[in-house]
Amino acid sequence: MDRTFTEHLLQWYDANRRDLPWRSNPEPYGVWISEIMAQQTQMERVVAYWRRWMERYPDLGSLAAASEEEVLKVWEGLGYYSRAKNIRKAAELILTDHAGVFPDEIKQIQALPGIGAYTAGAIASIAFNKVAPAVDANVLRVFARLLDIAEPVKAAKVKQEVEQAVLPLIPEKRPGDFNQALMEFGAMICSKRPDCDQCPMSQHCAAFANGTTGERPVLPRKRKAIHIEMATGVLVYNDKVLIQKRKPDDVWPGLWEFPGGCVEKGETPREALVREYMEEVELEIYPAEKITVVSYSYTKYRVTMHCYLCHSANNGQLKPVFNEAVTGQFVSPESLSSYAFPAGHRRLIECMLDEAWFDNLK
DNA sequence: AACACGTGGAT
DNA sequence: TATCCAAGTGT
Repeated sequence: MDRTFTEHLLQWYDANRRDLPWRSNPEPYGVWISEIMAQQTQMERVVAYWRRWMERYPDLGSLAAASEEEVLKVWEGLGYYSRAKNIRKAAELILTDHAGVFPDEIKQIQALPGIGAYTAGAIASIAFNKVAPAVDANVLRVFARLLDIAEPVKAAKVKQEVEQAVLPLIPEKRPGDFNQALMEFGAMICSKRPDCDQCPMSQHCAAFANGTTGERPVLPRKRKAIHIEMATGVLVYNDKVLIQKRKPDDVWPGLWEFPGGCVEKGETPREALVREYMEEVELEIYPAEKITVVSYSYTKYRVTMHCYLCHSANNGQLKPVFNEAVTGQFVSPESLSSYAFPAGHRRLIECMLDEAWFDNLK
């Protein structure tokens, strides 16, 4: 590998780069937001969220002034919600510790919450023109082929090796473009199924020369998915529905949901729901009609969620006690759109919007 | 080092 | 349909 590699790659990039909105003006705040959103997320999905975010929070000040509740709502649907919380925390830290100016030293950048080695290198190179590697999964895959690396690419040792290989290739004039070129090349040409016929870099590629392209990168073996059945209930009372806010240090911390839980062995979903309502909110309910079944997945779980319209078994005032949530409340159907829900519950809400009984609530 | 953390697109 | 996995970080 030598400097001709850099030239070839930048030539390819200049001719093929995607038109991403933050690229027209790579200032630190916008680049930072784009990089956090892009973590474990396909770039095409990021664009709409980024535009909405920048409209809502055009600068650090407006972001630091926002509540966590509000930020989670803007993030709703992107997943990995700690990213949104860390962005807000980091904004506060930049205001207090850096006089409101985004730090340009890589160590200071990486010290901010939610920013690791990759993101720090990406921001430093793209927004501040610093020569710093930004090794993401694309770059690891590309170099596993370029160097024909036979060890698992996720090993810390391989990542260091790749960082060392990348560093001398980064051009002083265009470090940010080079890092983005490497990632974009990995995403578009040197992807999971590489397009070696069209590859402008094959002359530099050891795996191509050795005929091992299909065996690189070496990946860890997969964990198997766990299937679970869940029951969820929409309790209607005085034309309002009960929602609760999930606890921190659990999945979906800070997001809202309808009460419910796992269907245990030997239980029907309806039985599980009655039990869960008693355990979670100390209310005696009965499930009426089945609204829908939502299938979704998160991390290693594949969930089948049975959803019921529920009523109270008692007359008179309902006083839920929130044993498994930070808080909760009865809210009007139309106000559901202002709370952040996990994707599965959001799909349940979408489904209810088509139902007459839901429409008839005041 | 290994696992948790979300979601939806691709195959 | 099932599985992979995408501009990773924190613990």
